[in-house]
Amino acid sequence: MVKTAEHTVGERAEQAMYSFVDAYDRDYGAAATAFDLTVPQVCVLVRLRQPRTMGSLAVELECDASNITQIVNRLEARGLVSREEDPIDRRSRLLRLTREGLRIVRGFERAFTFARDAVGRLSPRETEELARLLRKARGPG
Amino acid sequence: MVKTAEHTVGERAEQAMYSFVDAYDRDYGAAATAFDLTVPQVCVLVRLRQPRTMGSLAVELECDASNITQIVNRLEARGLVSREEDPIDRRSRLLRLTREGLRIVRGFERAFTFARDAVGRLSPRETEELARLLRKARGPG
DNA sequence: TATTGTTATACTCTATAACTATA
DNA sequence: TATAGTTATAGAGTATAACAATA
Repeated sequence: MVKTAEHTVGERAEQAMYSFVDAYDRDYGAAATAFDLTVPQVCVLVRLRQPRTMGSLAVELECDASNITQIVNRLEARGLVSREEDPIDRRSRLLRLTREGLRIVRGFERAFTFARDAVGRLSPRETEELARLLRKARGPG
Repeated sequence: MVKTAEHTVGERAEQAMYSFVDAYDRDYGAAATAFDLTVPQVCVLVRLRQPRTMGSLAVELECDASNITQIVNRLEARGLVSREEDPIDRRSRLLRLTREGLRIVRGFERAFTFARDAVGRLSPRETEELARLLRKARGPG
């Protein structure tokens, strides 16, 4: 590994990754807070742009179904999400954004500017190259 | 913005960022869980490789001091961190990793392989370029 | 009087286990 | 009997406010 003055190239790259991920996550959290939402609540809401069941949310978010129940309870109490019975399988609940829920999701997406800003700081060529390198660095999986 | 078949370059780049950040965060969380630690606990422990006060931790982690108190209480109860009185300012507590705490931090750092693996998937030239683009994309701040 | 840290309180997330109602 | 979802419970993070000890 190529040594620079103090650090290896790999160490400097790892530091750059950490700094980028940290900035991304902070902006995401700040945008959620601006709408009085938690990050898990936003994760649910943005997925509900397409209606889904409790179970599919649990799979996608890789968390327990009882967890989803609690998060959706709070979103429903705030009038952002509705539960419908599925007439085909009456055990199942189909979740939808309410009009207000959609408004909040759109507001969040406007408020979360980090990724757009990042693209804005790069030339089109650099943007393509960053996307390629991120995908290669992330690897399969 | 240049259009491809379905998405703009910017949208594809934003998707690549999201996917990278998500993979980074998951691996970080999984490494913490492997040592029966939460992410906030790890954030405290890794900073304590250099001894610090409660207050400086609160500033660095941008959270309330009472929050730090609770996290440190749990780490101290597990014997991973010690509180010392500062003889100069007796209001202040100097926190240190115990021997066991240091062992856990090292174990975590070995278990958190995502950033190292990412570097391993790139050539040295690509690694340098990724670091440069991440820093430029992140911007000042 | 200001600062460092703690305690008390309340809300949220998360996981496990036990439960209901369907299938 | 198995599946979708809920309820009960407990540990942990987070923020605010009130507090103690010290400066």
